[in-house]
Amino acid sequence: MKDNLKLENQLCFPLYVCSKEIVKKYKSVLDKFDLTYTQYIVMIVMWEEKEINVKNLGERLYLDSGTLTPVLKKLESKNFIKRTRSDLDERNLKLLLTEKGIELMDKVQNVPNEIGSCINLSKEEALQLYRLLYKILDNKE
Amino acid sequence: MKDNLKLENQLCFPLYVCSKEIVKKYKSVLDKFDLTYTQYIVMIVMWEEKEINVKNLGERLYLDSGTLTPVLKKLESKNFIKRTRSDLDERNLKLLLTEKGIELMDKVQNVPNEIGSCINLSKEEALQLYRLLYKILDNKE
DNA sequence: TATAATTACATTGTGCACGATTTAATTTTA
DNA sequence: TAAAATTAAATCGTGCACAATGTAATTATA
Repeated sequence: MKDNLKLENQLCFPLYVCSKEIVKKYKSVLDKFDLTYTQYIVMIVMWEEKEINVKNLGERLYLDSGTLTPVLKKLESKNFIKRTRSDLDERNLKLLLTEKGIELMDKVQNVPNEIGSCINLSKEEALQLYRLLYKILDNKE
Repeated sequence: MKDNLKLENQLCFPLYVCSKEIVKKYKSVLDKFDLTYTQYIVMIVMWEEKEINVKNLGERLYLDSGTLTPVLKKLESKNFIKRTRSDLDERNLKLLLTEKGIELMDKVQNVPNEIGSCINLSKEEALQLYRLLYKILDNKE
């Protein structure tokens, strides 16, 4: 058997496992805020933008409307965001933060630290990893 | 707003996106073999082991029986593996390669190259990434 | 050696993730 | 400007991923 098909020689596999393991860690940290990881990264973007539509949100998160529509409905049902059609172009769904959504930002301030503390990389290593990952992603745009 | 909640400052996010994007690439490559990514990594382990049970397979792939059971049934329905209870301990499900499963190994020989060619990292960078990812994972065992 | 604990796998329910298709609104073009 | 093309979301179907629970087999223990 050729080595290139061995599990230990796959680069994607540890990527896939790391991603899952860290999302799992997020789950344990985010549960108390009634947020899933996907809902959390949507909120991260919402805190940066006053207003955004599904398409632009999807471009930032690399997610399509098939994934986002139910997530956004969930976030609306929890009163973190409001969903309304744009007046100028009714195809666009305008996403807005609610008061509760804005308040949530303060509550989750410590989440990045909690996650960071369970990743045993030095600052330099984390930066190195960050750059390598974005090098792969930049190539895909 | 504090910087630590900005999307560009999250380390997990590019990890999560990279993982998804590469799995998506695998899909386009594996479709012609009637395999999903999860089924493929199961087969990768099967080609290394003559025989394995669900528990050990799950430990190698970081997957539990809730995920594996339906995947293994699918692989059996495609005649790539056989599932039988162990004689010594009937709790154990013995997984075995079929002839068709062994033949599949030759057919997918070029998959790693096809995937590798769409990741724009040098050999050194890929190795660096590999080591960083396993450093995170080793910490979690 | 009965019973309690453990183990391996299966099942159930929830939540993505995404390809494909649909629907409605808007824009382009013949 | 009416029809065609495009666009933005929504919907549908499939396949994980995993927590929690169930079940049957095996092992440990009182």
